[in-house]
Amino acid sequence: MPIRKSSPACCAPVLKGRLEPGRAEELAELFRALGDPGRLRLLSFLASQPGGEACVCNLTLPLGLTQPTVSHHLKVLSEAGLLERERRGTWMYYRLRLERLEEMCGALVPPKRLATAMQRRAATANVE
Amino acid sequence: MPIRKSSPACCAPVLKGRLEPGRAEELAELFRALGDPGRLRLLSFLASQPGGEACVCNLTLPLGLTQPTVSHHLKVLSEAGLLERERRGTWMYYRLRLERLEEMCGALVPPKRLATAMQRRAATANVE
DNA sequence: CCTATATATCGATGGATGTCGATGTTGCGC
DNA sequence: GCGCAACATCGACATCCATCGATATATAGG
Repeated sequence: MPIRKSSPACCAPVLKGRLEPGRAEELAELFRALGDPGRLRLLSFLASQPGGEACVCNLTLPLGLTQPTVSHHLKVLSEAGLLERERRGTWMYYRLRLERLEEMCGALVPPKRLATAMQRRAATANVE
Repeated sequence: MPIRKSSPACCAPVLKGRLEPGRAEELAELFRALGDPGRLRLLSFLASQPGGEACVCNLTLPLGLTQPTVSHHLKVLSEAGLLERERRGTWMYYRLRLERLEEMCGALVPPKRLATAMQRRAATANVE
């Protein structure tokens, strides 16, 4: 049961959010892809390689995970658009997509308006 | 069973990753906190409010979730350090912690070295 | 073609997680 | 202190997900 509507206002009314459900679901999938320690280590591993790329056979041992598990994580990261694949003979290379990471970063940066407003709020709070 | 060690090298040997398991687990928890559409909408909602804050009673209705669920999400976000709580009478206010969001952003920014290396790689690949 | 290597997929399983109704806790006003 | 309103916590349930062994697919070499 929702909260009573007749309660007195406790802050400015929230009319509508910025993030509609569809876009929220997309973004959540992106962040969920980074919500696993194994996948984060995969990314950091790729970042430490020249060209930001490596083939699967070099990723299983240092992670301490089996090959199917690593393959699964690589798939998740690829489907999130964070990696791209390329065949070279028998080996499959995975490479970081830096643009995509920057895109995620952009989703986390607050608008300047908000940042300054919160700074001002904190300052006045200190004075009181 | 791990991959044979006697296979021929297919790329530069990967000696060690940058992200040790402990830190990876911490970061993963942070990103996992953003890996839910409801929580993302909560954050975006708070960001749209003056001062980047709101009380719980203004968050349940627009999200379409029950009060216990919203409370759960707020707890997850708080424990990840993304929100801070403050009591004001009967109401509990939650406020964005922008520093923390910027910290996450920093974890996604690739070192300049890598960025330029990958750009160079892409350029030469186009020439071939 | 046949074999071996590299990688992907499948099926199963245990554990984490989102959601809710019910209930507990805290603060306010009378 | 009583009752109410706001919020947190609990218990249950369904679903998702990480992980693995087993197996399938693809590529290279002979």
